[in-house]
Amino acid sequence: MTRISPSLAASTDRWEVQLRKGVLEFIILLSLDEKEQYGFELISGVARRAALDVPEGTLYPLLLRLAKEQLVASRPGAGEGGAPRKYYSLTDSGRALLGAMRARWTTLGQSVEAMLLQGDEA
Amino acid sequence: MTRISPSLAASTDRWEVQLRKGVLEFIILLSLDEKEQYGFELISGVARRAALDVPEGTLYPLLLRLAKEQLVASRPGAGEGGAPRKYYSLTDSGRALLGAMRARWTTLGQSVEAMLLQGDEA
DNA sequence: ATCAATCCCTTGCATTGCGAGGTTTTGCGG
DNA sequence: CCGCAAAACCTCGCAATGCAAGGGATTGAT
Repeated sequence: MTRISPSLAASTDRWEVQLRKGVLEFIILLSLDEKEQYGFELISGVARRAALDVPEGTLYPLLLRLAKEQLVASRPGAGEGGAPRKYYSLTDSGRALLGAMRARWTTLGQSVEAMLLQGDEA
Repeated sequence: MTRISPSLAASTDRWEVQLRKGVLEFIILLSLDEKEQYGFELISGVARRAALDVPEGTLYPLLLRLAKEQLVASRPGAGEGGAPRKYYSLTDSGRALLGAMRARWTTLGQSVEAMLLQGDEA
């Protein structure tokens, strides 16, 4: 294992936090586009599929904001031995926004990819 | 042209701002990895290659922060009819961080890609 | 002398992730 | 009955960062 300096690790962590700010909302909407889900389910699903650890303190405020903007809608459901669940699903606006995000993500991804390849040639 | 609602456009804009927060630092470091550059040069280069409009009020504070963290170093140079330029280049720490970012970006990109494909099947 | 262009910097605001903590409900063991 | 853990949701406050707006210095042209 290459041991990296502590300050470098801190820089990487800080960057990851910032990277999430943009990607998280996208990933949550993508998840909900596949199927209706409740909070805990989203957290475990994203952790498994995107290797992204989303704390509750991040997810719930995000869901509330998305609901306020009417990008997602929630309906109550029964919990399995615990508090009642809230199932979230995309609204039409949410799907429209997701479409715009997909397009933007793709073009940005291609640009970054091009720069990554450029660097490799050096 | 499909006319999209103003609020949807606002949501998209807000999201792009957040997405930049994570990607910008990465893109700037990638640019500097290719060659030493000064501020205006970075702005025009990123606009051309990544279709990303980076305002000066964003770039200069970012460069100063990167310099403070010793991820980049600057040397003065003559300007073409204007204030003297400051050429920025990557330090060893900067290159190390960039390596870590590349790895993280790649895995995250693959996860998102997988989710994008999943959604398309529906 | 005025103007535009080049180039760099600073201030203040808004947004957002997250750690820490709290709440409600159900069920289990003592 | 009581306490406790687990499920599930939420809130508060801090820190990080993009950006619009504005400023300032230098050069050359009108």
